[in-house]
Amino acid sequence: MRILIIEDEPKVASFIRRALEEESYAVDVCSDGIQGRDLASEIDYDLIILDLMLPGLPGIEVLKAVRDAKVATPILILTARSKVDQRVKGLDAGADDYLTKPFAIEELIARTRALLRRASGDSAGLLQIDDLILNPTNHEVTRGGQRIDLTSKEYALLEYMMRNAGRVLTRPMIAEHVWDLDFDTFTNVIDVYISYLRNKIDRGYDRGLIHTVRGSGYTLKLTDA
Amino acid sequence: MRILIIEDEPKVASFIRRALEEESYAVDVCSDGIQGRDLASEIDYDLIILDLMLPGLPGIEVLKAVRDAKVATPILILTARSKVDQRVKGLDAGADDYLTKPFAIEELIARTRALLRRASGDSAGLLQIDDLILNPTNHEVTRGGQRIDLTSKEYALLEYMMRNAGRVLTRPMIAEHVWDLDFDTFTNVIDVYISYLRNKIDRGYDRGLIHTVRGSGYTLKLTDA
DNA sequence: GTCTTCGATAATCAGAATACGCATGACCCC
DNA sequence: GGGGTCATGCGTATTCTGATTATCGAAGAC
Repeated sequence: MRILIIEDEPKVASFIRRALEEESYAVDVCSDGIQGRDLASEIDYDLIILDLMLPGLPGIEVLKAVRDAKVATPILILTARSKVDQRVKGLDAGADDYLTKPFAIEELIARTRALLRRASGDSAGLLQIDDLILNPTNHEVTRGGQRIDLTSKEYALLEYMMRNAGRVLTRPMIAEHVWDLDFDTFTNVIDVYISYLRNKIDRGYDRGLIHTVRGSGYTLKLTDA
Repeated sequence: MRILIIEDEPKVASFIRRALEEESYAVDVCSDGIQGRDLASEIDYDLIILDLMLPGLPGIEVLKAVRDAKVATPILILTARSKVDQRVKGLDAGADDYLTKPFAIEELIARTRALLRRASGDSAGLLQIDDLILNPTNHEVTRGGQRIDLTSKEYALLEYMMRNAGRVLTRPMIAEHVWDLDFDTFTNVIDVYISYLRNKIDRGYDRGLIHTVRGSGYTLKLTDA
């Protein structure tokens, strides 16, 4: 799986790169639009992540050029939160999904997975622990067949925990993955969200799945009544 | 396991500190080069994390001074992404690894573990002595397959002892590595925690693993019933 | 060479102090 | 109004303290 990142802010680019590399994707980065357009046309990437704010050639032009060249590779665009119209234009011009800055890295990884999966016509990839099932493609969560509604933060948190089930996840780890790039608050948001999740997922079941590891963090697993 | 962070940005320093503390490491922070150099020479740390951009004394000089003082402690340097030459100089001057800012905190933790592991000559993830097994990724401890619950101090103490199994660990050594800088010496906390550990780990087994070395300290090993 | 004594060191225990996690409700912003 | 965030206070697990009891080992007595 090979991914191209077209992004001029080095900070953001390297952050994304590292995250994707940890997921075992091969990653290329380029920082200007013209080079990006050329790379995208020459090399058969599985996914392109494109920042719309670019020097050289505007991202939207890169997008059009790539689609004009009949490249069908899925494209995920990054936009500033405010630029709604840009986003719309992007989707119109052939982008497959978008993400507004600042975004949680986990969110980006999730969407990356979804796009790659969609592209390869596959649809499996369910996450399951005990009778708790999470479907990343449609963000559906069930326990014992019962549907559970989660807000998007709750969902992101749960997906992260399920992908790392059994490991002890420290608060900084969770913050880094589920909250924003520049998360550095010393509040108890994470505790609060764990509590929300417990209410929705573990309440009423004799065997809880979310466990506190006092002094360290949290972990998701079976056993340990 | 005791780690020194030499970093002048309070935000970064405290973020790293928290993350490492949640991993049960004892952490000291200092914010200028000169003090850092002195601490590094005086105290026997297991790892030093050194920012190359420092007030007082440039990080690279700290590094050289520490190595000149024949301190073999692994050193992880932090550099700005752009400063490639700085990085190279750092490795030349005796650093063991580097990380470019900004970095994912997990990355830092992973490298920390890797360095500590490398230093202790071990290579797997699990620590094992006789039928006592400690798994650092999920903080799980078992003896003879039986799970053992430990508090985080107990865990930290045991991990330190297992990483130094066979060696006689003096009380000051244990205090330095498992407790923090401002350790109020000459209480018997350590004895107390050894006692707690014995209750949880050795009680009921004919062959105890924790041994007292009268007049010196404690050691963890097989044999010598 | 063995036994006893005695000071020094270590182990244990119970209670005090502290830190931690959690629930709850206020706040804010879209 | 709903989702997301933050602050407060409470109950409790954990950590620490200090006193008490147990153990060790060297030195002297027999």
